[in-house]
Amino acid sequence: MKAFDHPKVEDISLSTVLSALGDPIRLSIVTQLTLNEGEIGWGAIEVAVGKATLSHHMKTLRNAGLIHHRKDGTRCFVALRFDVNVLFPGVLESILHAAAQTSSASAPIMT
Amino acid sequence: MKAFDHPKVEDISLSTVLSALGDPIRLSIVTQLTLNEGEIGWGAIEVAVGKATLSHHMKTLRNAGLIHHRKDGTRCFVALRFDVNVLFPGVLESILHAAAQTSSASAPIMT
DNA sequence: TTGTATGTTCGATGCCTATCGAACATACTA
DNA sequence: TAGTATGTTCGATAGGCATCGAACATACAA
Repeated sequence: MKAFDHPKVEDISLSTVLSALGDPIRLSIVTQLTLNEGEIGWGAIEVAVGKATLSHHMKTLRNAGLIHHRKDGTRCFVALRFDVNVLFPGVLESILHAAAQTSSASAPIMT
Repeated sequence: MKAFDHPKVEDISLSTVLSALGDPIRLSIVTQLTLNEGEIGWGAIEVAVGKATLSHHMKTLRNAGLIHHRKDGTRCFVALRFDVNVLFPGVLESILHAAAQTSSASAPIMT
């Protein structure tokens, strides 16, 4: 039951964060995390890819320092990390706000 | 002679913008544009790639809606587009602010 | 017209990434 | 113990992207 690797705050890079959020699927995942104050289980995440691909995207978000990944039994729970807010003030807030605006007018699944 | 294609404001996508800014070279270019209020000539852009690669990155930034690309004679001038500010308020500002903070110790400052 | 300067495009190369199915590991359950 | 549920990892595939040199296009200058 090895724990997941999470980067330290000082190792979080702006380019990596933006690159991670540049993918529509990952941006959608982070948006869904925002709607939940605390953690969210894997089963509650709506995404149109298989579990192997989802695991890959989770690893990308985790390595970028955007989420915290916790395992409990056979299930996984993820939550937003707010270290990015401290490192890059306003970046995550404005992106999530913009994503909420644009995704509310269009389809939940993006192209 | 032929002008460059620029996307309309309504065609600018958040994912594309973030993906474009996710590349360190392009983020550096946009940062250098911020330091200049108006336009900046190609020759004044400091980047460690060849002109073919630079042209490619410029096209990416242009297609993302981040810059305006103008040709004057044999030379090119680029400037930040502020449509992104209208579409996604705070996104560009916070990113550029964060980039200026983190790159202040490494990246050269324009005169 | 010839040459020069500035970018763009093309072709090729190599790397990275998104995706899936299948196999594996782990933890719970009957 | 055997079975089930939940993710991770592996192998493979396909596509995209960054990079370069070379060829091309355009505009200006001599």
